[in-house]
Amino acid sequence: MARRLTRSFFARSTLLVARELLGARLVCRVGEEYLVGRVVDVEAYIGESDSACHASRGRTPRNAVMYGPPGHAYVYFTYGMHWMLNVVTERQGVPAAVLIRAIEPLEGLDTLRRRRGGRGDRELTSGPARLCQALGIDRELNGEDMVRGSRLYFEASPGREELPVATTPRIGIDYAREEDRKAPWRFVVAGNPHLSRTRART
DNA sequence: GTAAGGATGCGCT
DNA sequence: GCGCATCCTTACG
Repeated sequence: MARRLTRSFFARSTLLVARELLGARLVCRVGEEYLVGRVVDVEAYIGESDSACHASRGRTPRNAVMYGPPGHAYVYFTYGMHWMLNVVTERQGVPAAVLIRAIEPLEGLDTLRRRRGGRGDRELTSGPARLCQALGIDRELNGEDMVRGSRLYFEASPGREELPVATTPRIGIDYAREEDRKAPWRFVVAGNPHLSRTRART
């Protein structure tokens, strides 16, 4: 039985949590079925001083989960059609989270393919909205405790230390301040074929 | 009450 | 590479 990631894992620096989430197994249980993928692409969003973070304009009903205890899922809706999955980091009261941008499918491929309309295996979960669609994640899981809960959680994976990690600026945050747009707070497993698409940015 | 815009994906060119 | 879909959240009146 794989080791679950603990509360203390998430209650640390968001950059450290983001980097160390690479390689972990993301598990989503749907009834008897387990949908599993390896985390290969994440981004850190850190506090009210980060102009790209949803908490940059203070606490609202939408971002309230980020102000709560670490290890909970922050799931939000955007662009009129897309859900995004984050996991809350830092100590309670510090609004920060890691956005899960892409996973490499490991288990439950049939279900993932069905949910994604029969697309190719590299398009099942290679994007923050794609993986939510494939795993069936929506507002129902907002606030879910990913440390104690049984529907959505992370498992440690051996060999993480050997993964080739690359950093880049975060994606899709053109509205943020220049220093925040430039911050290398996206972490990816270099060369992995299941990374999310990186769009041009300045 | 209402308007503006978004941590994206997809289809078409 | 570009434009649009689509609706929730927020800010403001």
